[in-house]
Amino acid sequence: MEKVDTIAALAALAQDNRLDVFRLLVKAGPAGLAAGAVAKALKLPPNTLSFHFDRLRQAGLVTVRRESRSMIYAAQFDTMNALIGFLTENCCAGVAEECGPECAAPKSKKTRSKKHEPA
Amino acid sequence: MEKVDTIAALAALAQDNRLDVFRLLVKAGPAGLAAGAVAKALKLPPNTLSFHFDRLRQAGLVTVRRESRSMIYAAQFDTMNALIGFLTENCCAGVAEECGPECAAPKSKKTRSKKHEPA
DNA sequence: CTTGTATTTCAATGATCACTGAAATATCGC
DNA sequence: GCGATATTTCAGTGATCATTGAAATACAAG
Repeated sequence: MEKVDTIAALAALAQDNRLDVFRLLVKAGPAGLAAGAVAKALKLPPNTLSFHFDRLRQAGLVTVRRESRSMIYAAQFDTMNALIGFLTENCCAGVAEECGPECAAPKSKKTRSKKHEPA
Repeated sequence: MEKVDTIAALAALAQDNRLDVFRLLVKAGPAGLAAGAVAKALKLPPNTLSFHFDRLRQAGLVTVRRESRSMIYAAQFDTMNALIGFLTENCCAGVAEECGPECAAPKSKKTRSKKHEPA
């Protein structure tokens, strides 16, 4: 994941309602949830929710598909993993010893998701 | 880590210059770097940098200490670990099977840093 | 105590943000 | 097509953001 994408994802999640939306979608799993279902669960007006969905989608954190009258939003787990991977690398890069035990010395050898940028 | 702190940390990192600053401090390790050194490395005017340091500090991502004329900023690895822990939980909570291999099935049993909120 | 260095504080500015109400679009059942 | 449901788009508003230049503060050296 490149820096610009990381910033987009961070900004998308750095907002109360959007973080709630994303957490709800994560709990819902790949099947996703209809926009209306999210609106009802979080008590958000549909236009406000639409605005936030758009931000999450632009950050690549969710996908949409139409299902008759409903728009089904689902969390994009790949992006979230890439984000966590980037942060983990930026937390420990070069100073693994000084970092917390979590990212400093993983039980297995592989640091974390290695499917992103070589840097 | 609570939701409000997570949002603060995410917002602090969701900005080009601040992400650069934090990455630089992570690379510098617990010894930290003088504000001037960061300013020179990233070519940022001192007042702008001071503004960003303040945001990072309010988010608990860095600490400051005075060393004669210089202010030494250092990354707060604990907070970063807590953030990654929160995101990991929110990525996988309840749907570990659907998530990426990284956070879905850690080699060891402990999910990640368990020093945060019980939820 | 004055000069110089390191950094912060203050005020102002343009940009982006989150939200709202109203209107538009898409789909379904009749 | 018509009415109802589900969601988005649009225009406007106050709030917050990132940046800048100028002034202030903190410390050290002579």
